[in-house]
Amino acid sequence: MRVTSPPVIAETRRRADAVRNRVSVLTAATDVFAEFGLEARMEDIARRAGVGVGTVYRHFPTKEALLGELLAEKWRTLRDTVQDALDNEPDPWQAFSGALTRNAEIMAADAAVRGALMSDQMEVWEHASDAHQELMVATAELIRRGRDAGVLRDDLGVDDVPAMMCGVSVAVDARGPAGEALNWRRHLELVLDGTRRRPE
Amino acid sequence: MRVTSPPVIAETRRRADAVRNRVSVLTAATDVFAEFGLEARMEDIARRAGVGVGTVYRHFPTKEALLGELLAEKWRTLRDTVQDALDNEPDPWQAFSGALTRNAEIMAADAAVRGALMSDQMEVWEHASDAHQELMVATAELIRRGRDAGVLRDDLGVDDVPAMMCGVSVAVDARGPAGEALNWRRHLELVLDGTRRRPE
Amino acid sequence: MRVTSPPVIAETRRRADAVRNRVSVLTAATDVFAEFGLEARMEDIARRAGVGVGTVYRHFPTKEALLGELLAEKWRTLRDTVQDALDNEPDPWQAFSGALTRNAEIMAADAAVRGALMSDQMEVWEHASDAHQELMVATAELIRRGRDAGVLRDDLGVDDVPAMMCGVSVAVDARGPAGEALNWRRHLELVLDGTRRRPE
Amino acid sequence: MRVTSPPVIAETRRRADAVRNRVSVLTAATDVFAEFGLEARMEDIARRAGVGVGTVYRHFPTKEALLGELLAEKWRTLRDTVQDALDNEPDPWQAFSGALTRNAEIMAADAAVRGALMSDQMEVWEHASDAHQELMVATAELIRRGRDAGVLRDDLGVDDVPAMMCGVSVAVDARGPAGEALNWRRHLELVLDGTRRRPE
DNA sequence: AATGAATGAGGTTTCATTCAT
DNA sequence: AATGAATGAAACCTCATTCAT
Repeated sequence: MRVTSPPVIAETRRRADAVRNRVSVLTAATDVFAEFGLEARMEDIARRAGVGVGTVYRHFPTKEALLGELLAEKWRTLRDTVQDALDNEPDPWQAFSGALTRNAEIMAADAAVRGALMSDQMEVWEHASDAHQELMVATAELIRRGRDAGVLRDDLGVDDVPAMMCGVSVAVDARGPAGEALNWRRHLELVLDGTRRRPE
Repeated sequence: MRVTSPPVIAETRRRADAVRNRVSVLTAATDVFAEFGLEARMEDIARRAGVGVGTVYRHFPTKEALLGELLAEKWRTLRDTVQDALDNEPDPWQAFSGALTRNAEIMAADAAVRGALMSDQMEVWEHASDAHQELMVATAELIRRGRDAGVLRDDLGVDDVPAMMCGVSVAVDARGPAGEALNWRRHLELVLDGTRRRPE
Repeated sequence: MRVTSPPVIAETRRRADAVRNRVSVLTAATDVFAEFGLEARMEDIARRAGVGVGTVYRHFPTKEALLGELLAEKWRTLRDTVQDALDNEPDPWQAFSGALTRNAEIMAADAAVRGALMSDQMEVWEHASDAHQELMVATAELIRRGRDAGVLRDDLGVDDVPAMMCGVSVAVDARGPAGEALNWRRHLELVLDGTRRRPE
Repeated sequence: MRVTSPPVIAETRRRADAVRNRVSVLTAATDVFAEFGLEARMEDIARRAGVGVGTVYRHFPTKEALLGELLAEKWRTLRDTVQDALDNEPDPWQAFSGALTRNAEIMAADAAVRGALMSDQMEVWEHASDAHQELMVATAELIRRGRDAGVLRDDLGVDDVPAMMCGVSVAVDARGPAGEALNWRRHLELVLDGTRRRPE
């Protein structure tokens, strides 16, 4: 009995390293994708994470899976924002517009995920759809409250939100003819304004 | 000798052929990009146009240049739509929302250009910025009329429009977790609603 | 009319180069596979042929296709041997044993093809089965003559030949414990002896 | 202290475990190589054996060594067959042809070893040549008896056997153009027939 | 002794672009 | 001007082997 115990400890130790590496890879991927776009090479990600390519592939079987995990994590973060608004912001308009603005900021800060969203997706989505579902559920509740309180259009639905967020996201990346950035905050304001219930 | 053919006629022929080829390539490029996305191969475009790759490169020095020309053509088309609204639609709101809707439809129908818009752009823009400038000028006038008539927000500016259009464009391509399309028309409605001047 | 003639000449010229390259690649492939076995790298083949990898891939879409073509060519050569025996060797036993011996020599000299035969084949065969069929047809005739003349066993069939030739082929490559070659000629003799009609 | 466990018992345990593991690995390797061919991954073998890769490498320093051991085991089995014939089969032709047939069946059933035989061998042989030597000795005796009894060709030697067996082995793996198997039993018959002493 | 995470050299294939004809 | 064969730098991914735990 005593004889077989060591493995357990070893397992735990090992896992710790592996987990640390997994996180390194994820972090590195975020950075590298942000810097070079989606065509960033897996090897660059590995180098940035300080591991070999093989390690990246041990954790994520394909580039898509890696992107998918990035996306899933992001959805969870966005969901947390929404949940936080639901839990702590009594004013329904503040809750809605505040959460969306906060989430837009999060997206604005993460080029990797914005890219993943546009990519030839399907493969990516497979890894992220559950997390997305949770985000949608929380968002639905946010909208319900706003509508009940009469601050959001009666016809506003959860399905309107992805398009809004996509729109904002793309505005972050898009550039005008002279290479100038579009003003995504301003765009968000306009869009949010469109969701408001109009008197009369 | 008969062998060296009559220069003048040949020249003319060539010229005419060259022009025809340029058009073929542009058309083919639109189709092929629409079908396969931006990763479509130059050779596929050439084949569809019924010419060799070399010919494509004679007309457009790089893939980006080709994309840029596609974009420029598109801007001209959008500009025409706007101009038409300015010329023929007396109602300012109708003119504004109608032109934007029509242009969104045009973008929705052209995957190649939507792709070009997102791509690692700068290279592409160089070939299209003049045309874009004209589009912006016409659009500015459209907005001015709307604001003067009190149907558009006082703070609405031309610079708001690219983000709006980008947002709608991306909504056309984006897919949800199950691969379902986003409803870009609905999204456009919301966005347009946000541009309206509110009583009060 | 005169105007459009140059292309034809150009076409022919080009083709000549391309054909030359195709042959270079095939020759190089034979050599390199013989030297390094089937795991030889496509790039090595390209280098030996004096072309870029891309050129190899232009002529043969996959490694398997290249191997398949090598195999097909070999079948044609073997078929020619058999046909030659049918045409010129009046003695039926001489024709049969001579053709098989000659073909064994041909196989013995071509490690690439021996390898292809063993490889996880199916992909390779697709490119070579027609040529193989022709070889089998010619061989069947050779056997018919031998049986009619009473020099070959009555129950000998074409289907016996592939196994015989495979056996001889592998004997060429196989090595004993000390790395010594097996004596494939001797093996062939034994096998041929087994095909003879026994008196009584 | 109790913490450092009783050396003797533990040692014994370990020894026993190690032996069991060695056997597991060998069995697993046979199965996995049979199923996936020589390109089977070491990790797959480990998994099938229910151990980590490291353990496989503790017992066999390289993939070749593992293959070599498989080969050695096989030679021992084949030697046993031959010995059994020598011990129990009085009829010399029966002894010879029976033993070879039985051994062919054994080879036919073991894709792993057939593969090892063809592989870029030398490395593999190093681990198996002693066992092979024993097989050859027993086979030599078998042949001597057959020749003495006048049922085998006078010029038949032990060195003829490896080629025969290789030939049969490869016939098991080879496939025709349509993917059909070759008839190795039939091939063996022919070959055996070639070893018979011909009257006159 | 055992584990399995990590390594990283390669392997095949693609494709924008060039250039000889 | 047109052609399309040739180029070759990457890209993604695999897997035998090592080594920290």
